Amino acid sequence: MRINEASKATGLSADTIRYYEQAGLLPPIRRDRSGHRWFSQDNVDWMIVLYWLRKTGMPMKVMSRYAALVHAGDHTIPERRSILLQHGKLLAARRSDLDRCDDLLAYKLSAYAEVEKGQRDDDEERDAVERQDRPEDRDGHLGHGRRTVLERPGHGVGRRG
Amino acid sequence: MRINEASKATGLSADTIRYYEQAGLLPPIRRDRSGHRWFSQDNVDWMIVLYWLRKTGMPMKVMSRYAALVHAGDHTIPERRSILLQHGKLLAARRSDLDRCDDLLAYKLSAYAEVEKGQRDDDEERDAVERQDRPEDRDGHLGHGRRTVLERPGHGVGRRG
DNA sequence: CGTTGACTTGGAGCAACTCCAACCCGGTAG
DNA sequence: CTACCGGGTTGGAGTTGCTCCAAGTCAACG
Repeated sequence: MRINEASKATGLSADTIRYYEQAGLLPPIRRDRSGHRWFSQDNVDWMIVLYWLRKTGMPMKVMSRYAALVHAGDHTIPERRSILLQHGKLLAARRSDLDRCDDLLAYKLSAYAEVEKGQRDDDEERDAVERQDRPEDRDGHLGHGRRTVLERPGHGVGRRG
Repeated sequence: MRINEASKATGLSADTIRYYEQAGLLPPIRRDRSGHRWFSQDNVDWMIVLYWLRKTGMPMKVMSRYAALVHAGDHTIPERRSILLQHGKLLAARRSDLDRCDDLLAYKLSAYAEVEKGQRDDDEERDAVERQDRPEDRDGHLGHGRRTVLERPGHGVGRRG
C-alpha cells in the first residue's frame, strides 16, 4: 500500500513514516517504478509496534536499537526482552504519574467548588452580619501570591502511599 | 530558597525553572541584592503543580493560559475547571494507551518465549528425524521480512474492549 | 495536452527542554 | 589583600521528535 494508506493503518503520519525510514527504524521499503514507497503488510505491522512504543514514551534511540536487534535475528531475543521489560517498568511509572495527577486535579477541583460555595454563601449573607475579613485573604484562592491550599509535603499529593 | 533548592523541592531542573519564568508560567520572582532568584513556598507549590501538569502531558501553552487565569483571580475558576477537566480526559486516554502497550509487550514476550521453546526442542531433536523446512521460514521470527505473529487487526492489540 | 492528485526530496520551523561559555558575587583561607 | 571556590546569572547553541512547506515528478483522466 502507499504511504497515506500506511499512515491511516498505523497511526503514524506520512511525514513520521518517512522520518522513521531515514532514521533506520524501518527495513528497506520497496518503491514502485515512479519512486513511490510501497508498504507490505509486514511493514505496517512493524510500524504499529513502533507507534505504540513511541506513543508510550520509548525514545527513538531505544526503538532504533530494538529495530536493529529484530533485524539481526532470533539470537538477539534476550536483549530485546530486556528492552521490552524495561519499557514495561516505564509504563508502570507513567501510570503512577497519572494517578498522582488525577489526585491533584481532584484536589484542585474540590477547592474550586469550595470557593464557589463560599461565594454563594456571600451572596446569601450579603448585607447581613459583620464578617469583615480582608477579602484578599480568604483561603481557597489557589493563586500565586496567597496560600494555595496545596501539596504541603515535598512532592506528594498522596494516593494510598 | 534559591534555585537549586527549589529545583530539588519541585522536581523541575534549574534550567527549566528559569525557562518557565521567562515563558510567563511563574509570577514575578524575588531577587536578592546580588541578583539571585529567591523562591517563596508559594512559588514552590505552584511549580509543583506545573511539574505534574507538564509531566502528564499538558502543553505549555495551556499551562500558560492556566497560569494567567490563576493570576487573574477567582472569577476565572470556571475556565480553569474546564482546563483541568480536559486534562483529566487526557489522563484517561493516556492510561488506555499504557494498557494497550502492556498488551503488546505481553504478546511480544510470550512470542519470544515460544521461539526459545522452539529452539530448545530443536536442540533435543538434533540429528534425529527429517524436519528439513527452510529455517528462515519458521514462525515466531518477529522480524522485518517475515510474518510478525502480530497485530492482525488494523490497530487493536485488544484488552477487554 | 493540460490539469489534478498523490507522491518525492530537502530544508525550515517548532516545543520543551538541556547544555554550555562567560561572567559576577559573597565568603573563606593564606 | 588576593586567590579561589561554590553557586548563582545571562545569552545562545544543541537535541529530540516531529510537522510543515516549497518545488518538482509522475500517472491518470477528460
